Parts: sequence; structure tokens; C-alpha cells
Amino acid sequence: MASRNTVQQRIIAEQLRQLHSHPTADEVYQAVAQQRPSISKATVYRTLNKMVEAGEAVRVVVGTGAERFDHRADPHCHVSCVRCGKVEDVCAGSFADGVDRAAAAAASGYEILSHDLVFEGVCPACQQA
Amino acid sequence: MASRNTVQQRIIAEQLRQLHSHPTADEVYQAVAQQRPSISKATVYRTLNKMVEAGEAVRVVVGTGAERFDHRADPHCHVSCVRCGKVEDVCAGSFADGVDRAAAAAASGYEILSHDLVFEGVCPACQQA
DNA sequence: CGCTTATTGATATTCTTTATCAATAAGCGT
DNA sequence: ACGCTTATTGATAAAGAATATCAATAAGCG
Repeated sequence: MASRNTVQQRIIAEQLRQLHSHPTADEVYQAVAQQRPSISKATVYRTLNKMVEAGEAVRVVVGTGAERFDHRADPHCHVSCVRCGKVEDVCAGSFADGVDRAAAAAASGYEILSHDLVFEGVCPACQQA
Repeated sequence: MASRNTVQQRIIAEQLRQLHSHPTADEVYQAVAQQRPSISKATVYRTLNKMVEAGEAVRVVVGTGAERFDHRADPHCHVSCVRCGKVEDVCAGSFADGVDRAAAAAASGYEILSHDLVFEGVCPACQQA
């Protein structure tokens, strides 16, 4: 028996799909706990890691602090606000990130599996203050 | 008196300049401690953060685990090996990363200050095994 | 309906980084 | 060269995030 389909995993996956805020593991836990108060934080961490490994989610590593998770598995990049810490998608629609994996592979000798592109800046809201 | 020129800071800066392995704060501490065993880990953390803030070093955030520091402050990107965790520079010399900050700014409304491009893959050594 | 065992929940533990605070020393004026 | 002020250090506690451990639970097979 390779793997089992548990309620916990289904709820976590669904919550992550609904959260478009690039939540931390703890934030996913908060959302899941609304629906299933008995869930353990360890289960959330385990399940999120499993989803990342299965390619069903993406781990977004931004600056310092906790890791964040993205329900979108298709290639796209992120902006994070250095003031408030918010993370958003960029490259929505027609904007291609222009990253040349082949060139990186050639230059490094690595077999390139993926890449992450993160912009740091100040979000529109924080530009006001 | 704005800031002081201390031996500790000089040793840390010099060690970081000599380490081209994108060391973690702890690895920098190990190197510095060779030369000044009485140094505190807190001082290493503090000084590295100060250097990053001053633009004299770069914090490289790669996958999970500890943060890494780069003596190079000029814009370039990184490859990390998903097997052994090693981090190396790419984009050495003529390879430009082709990232379009203006487009990201236009698409997001953010004021873009910097960007990080990290490739994940398998390094030549790990490809053997 | 049992049985096996993957998964869970609760908690301890590890690991990384920051906070605290008395002691030290950098660098100014004299 | 000598104090004086206070930025910086060293040692350690504390915070925070993620993983490890392990008995209890439940998924899904026959």
C-alpha cells in the first residue's frame, strides 16, 4: 500500500488551493484548523512537504522568516514587499520571465531542474506610507 | 559617533571575502574562530547583517536550511544542488540573467529594489552518483 | 468485518536567528 | 597620552521554525 487518501490531506490541499496569499505553513494550519480543530501542525508540515515533492505545490523561499507555499505549480515568479512581507505573483498572463535555463546549465554543468525568480521591492500600499 | 571600526568586523569581512563557497553564518563563524577563538557567534550574525544592509555582501536564500552569505555584491545568480546543498555562482562573465525588472515593476506596481534568481539542479559531482 | 500498516496527533528536539545586558574598547576632546 | 562617552562585544537566554519520535488511529485491502 503506497499511500492513503486521508481527510486531513484533502482538507490541507483544498485550503492551500483557496489561499492565494502564499501562506506560511502556520497560516495554512490556521485555515485548516477552522475546519478541523483537531489537526496537528506536524500533519500540515508533512502534507505540504509531500505536495511540494509531488509537484502539486511550490515552496517559495523569500528573504528571512518562514517558508511560504504556493498552490500554483506552473512556472511563474514572485514579488515580495520588503516593508510588509507580502508576497504576490508576477508574470501573470503574457509576462515571461526571460530566464534562460539552457544557458545556466551550460555555464554551470548542472542539470537544471527548476528555478526561482523573486523580486524584492515596495508594494503599492507601502509606497503611500 | 555613527559606527566604529572594530577588529572583529574587519576579520569577518575578510573571511567572507576569502570564502567563495556561499557559507552559512555558522561556517563564517568557524572560519573566523580559527583566527580569533574568543569571537561570539552573535557578533558574526550581527556583522553579516550589517554588511548586507550596507550592500557589502548579499544574503542568498536557497531552499530550506540556513541562510547563506555571498561576498560578491554585484548582481549575479546562483545554482544550488538539490542533492548536496552546494551553492555556486552562475552568470559569470558574459552571461546576463535576462531578467526584466521594468516589466516586473509594471506588472506588479511595486518599486523593485532587487531580484534573486536561483536555479535548482544536480551538480556535476552528484550526477556521477 | 478484521488485519496490516500508513498516517495522525501530541510533544520533544534540533537548528537557526534574534534579544538581552553587563563588560569591553573605539575614537573623540582635552 | 588620558579620560569619557557609548558603540560594540561576548555569553547566554529566548524566540521561531521545522523535523523527529512514538503510541494511537484509521485507510483500504482481502
